[in-house]
Formats: sequence, C-alpha cells, structure tokens
Amino acid sequence: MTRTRPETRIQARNRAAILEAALDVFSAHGFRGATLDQIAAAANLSKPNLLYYFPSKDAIHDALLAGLLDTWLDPLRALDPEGEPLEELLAYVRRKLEMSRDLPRESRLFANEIVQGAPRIHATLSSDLKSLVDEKARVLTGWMAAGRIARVHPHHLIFSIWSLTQHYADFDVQVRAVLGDEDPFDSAPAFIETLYRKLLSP
Amino acid sequence: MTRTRPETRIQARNRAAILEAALDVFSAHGFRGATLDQIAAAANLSKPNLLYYFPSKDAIHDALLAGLLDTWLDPLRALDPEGEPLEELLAYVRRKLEMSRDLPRESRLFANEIVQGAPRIHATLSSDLKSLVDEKARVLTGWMAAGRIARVHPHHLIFSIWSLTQHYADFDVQVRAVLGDEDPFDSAPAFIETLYRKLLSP
DNA sequence: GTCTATAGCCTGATAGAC
DNA sequence: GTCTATCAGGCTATAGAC
Repeated sequence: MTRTRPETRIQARNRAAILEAALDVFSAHGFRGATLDQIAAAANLSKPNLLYYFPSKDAIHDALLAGLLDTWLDPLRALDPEGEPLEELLAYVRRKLEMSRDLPRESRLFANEIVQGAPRIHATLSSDLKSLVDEKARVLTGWMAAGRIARVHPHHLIFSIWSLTQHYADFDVQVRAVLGDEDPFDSAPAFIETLYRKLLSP
Repeated sequence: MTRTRPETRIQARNRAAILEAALDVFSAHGFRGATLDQIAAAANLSKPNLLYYFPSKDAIHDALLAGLLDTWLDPLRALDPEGEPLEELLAYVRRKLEMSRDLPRESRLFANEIVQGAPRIHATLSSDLKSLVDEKARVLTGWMAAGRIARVHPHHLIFSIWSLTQHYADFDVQVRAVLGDEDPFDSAPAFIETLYRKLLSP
C-alpha cells in the first residue's frame, strides 16, 4: 500500500534553493524583468527541473510573497497595547530599520510589487493589511486620547515609519550614491529615533 | 539649396505623444516590463512608426529620464540659503508632496529605476545628485550651527523628506488600500508639516 | 527526479512598398 | 512619414528519454 511520501531532504533543499534564488532575482528585476533562466542558474538547477518543483513562474513569485508577508508584518503585530507607548513605537521603528538593513531583498520585492500597482497582492492589502493597520491605529488613538503620546494622524504615523525605514532598503543605491563612504545604517537609527521622540513626546 | 528643417508640427506632436505614453507604461511596469506594443498603442502609432521617432526602447527611456530629472530636482534647487530656514524647508516639503500628488507617474518612473539598482542613472546619482545634496546639506549645517533650526544629520533630513513625500506616489495603492475612502492628500500635508515643525524647531 | 530538445509565443527591431 | 510584413532572439512551458 503506497502512501504519499513527505518531502525528501533533497526536495526540501531544492525548494529552499529556488525560493532563495527567486528572491534574489525578483527583488532585483521585478516580476516581468526576472527570467526563469536567471532563477534556475542561481539555484543551480536546469530550467525544466525548476518547473518540476513549481508549476510556473507565477507560482514561484506567489510562494515567495505569501511566505514573506507574515515576516514582513510581524514587527507591527508585535506592537503591544499594554506596553509603554513611546517605547513600543520606538521598538517598532528600530525593528523595521533592522529589517531594511538585514532583509533588503524582501523589502525590494514588496516595493517592486506595490510600485507597479500590487497586481498580485492588492486583495491582501485591502483586507489583511488594512485590518491590522486599523487595529493598531486604534491602539495609537487610545494612547493619544490618554495623553501618553502626542496627537497625530495614526495612519500617517504608520505610513511614515514604513517610508522612513524602507527607504534605506528600497532606495539603497541612491542613499549610498549620495552619502559616499558613510554607511547609512551607522547614522540613520539616531536620526529616526530623534525624529520620533520629538514628534511623539506628549 | 536644401537645409535641415526644424521639426514639423506633426513630429513635435508625435514625439510628445510617445513620451507621454512611455511615461504611462514605463512607470506602471518598469523598463523590462514595458513593451513597445503598449507604448505604441497608447501613443496611437504603429510600432515601426514609433521606432521612426526613437531608435530603440532604451532611447525612449533615456529621453524620458533625462527630460524629467531636472524637473524632479527643481524643488531642492529652489531651497534658498538666504531664506528663513524653517519656512524654506517646509516649502520644500510642500512642493515635494504636491509633486507626489500631481506627478505620481514621474515618481514611480524613478522609483522603478532606483529600486532595481538604478542601472541607467547610477552615474548621475553619484555625480550631479550627490553634488546638489552635498551643497544643500552645507546650507542646512550652516542653519544648524547658527541655531536657526535643530541640529540633525542633514543628509538623513533630506532623505526623510524624499521618503515621506514620495511614499504617497510610489506606494499609492497600498496607502489607499489601507486608508479606504479617505484621500491621503487631505490629511498628509498637515501630518508632515507637524512632523517637521517638531523635528526642526530649535 | 533530472536531463536534452523543442514547441509556441512574444519581443525588439528591420525591410520595403506606398 | 507611415504602413504591412517579417525576422531573429528570448521567453515560458512541455515532451519524452533516461
């Protein structure tokens, strides 16, 4: 009696290698700009073999996005309504900036997708992302009503954190071209922390 | 005796239509994702006719970028060393935000290019853009030394203005998905002005 | 499971009639 | 100047041997 085998070690390793290679290529060239040849070469597989593990180019991209979305939003989920407001927000900012430093490809993958109109994740943005942001915005509003942080537009506050931190991943080449030898991640954390302390001090 | 004719009215109109169509298509899909078919259709020309006006896809893209770069940096150039520091900076922020509202395609054209490593304008970033930013950073440093605005990292201050304002063009779909019916440009200006007043007040 | 070979489509660009 | 027709090359995806 045959039964469905769990993934072999080789299969697990190949799937992981493909997603790793795909992250490299999709984040650097966008969906349309990426080719299966590039991904296969980066994963050390032949192109047909790559398509043995994933049925299509779209499937690889979808698997990547789906797998990363949770990771991407974890720092915002971690914002604790019971914590000390300013410290919670500064911790969120710090985590997001660390993600720009440590996971720039992931940031650029989403940037590519969203700049081009988010054709593949628009539904997720309008449902899951909106729900999460609305929920956290209510937390922020509560803190503001209690006088624990300054009163500002909660959604724009969250947008500002996204834009200020992700800028250092998405526009990395521009930042480095302008800064020259200075490492942006040496000086950015202090600047951004100062910004939010001044903005949010009640 | 024949002489070189200046561009006819039709030629001027067609070149303009091509660049307009190309801005639409390149900003929405990136360089690689855009096709000459799409551009030709949007410009109401046949593909060969399109290539009568521009020798190649690259040439269209280059013409677009070159023509827009000046417009794009004008607001920063307008930052007046002799002006009132906080007002000059707020005026810059305001202009940049207006450009995100009124010229979102231009913003996304540059965003696509830079997120993917700026393969076509890296040299310009390292020379012209860096020079301009360094020059204006010196103006900011002077204002800080004179105690006219708060002391922060001048380059990161400029990056923050770029990221906060361009976010509303480049990530427009995400912003609107999260905000729902509310128009981001109704509430963003006040939020961002508050942010910079608090950050920069000496 | 992995390969070679290739189908079939779309792309950027050109030729040549009008 | 603008068109129809078309080419060569690159693309995703599949067939079939091993």
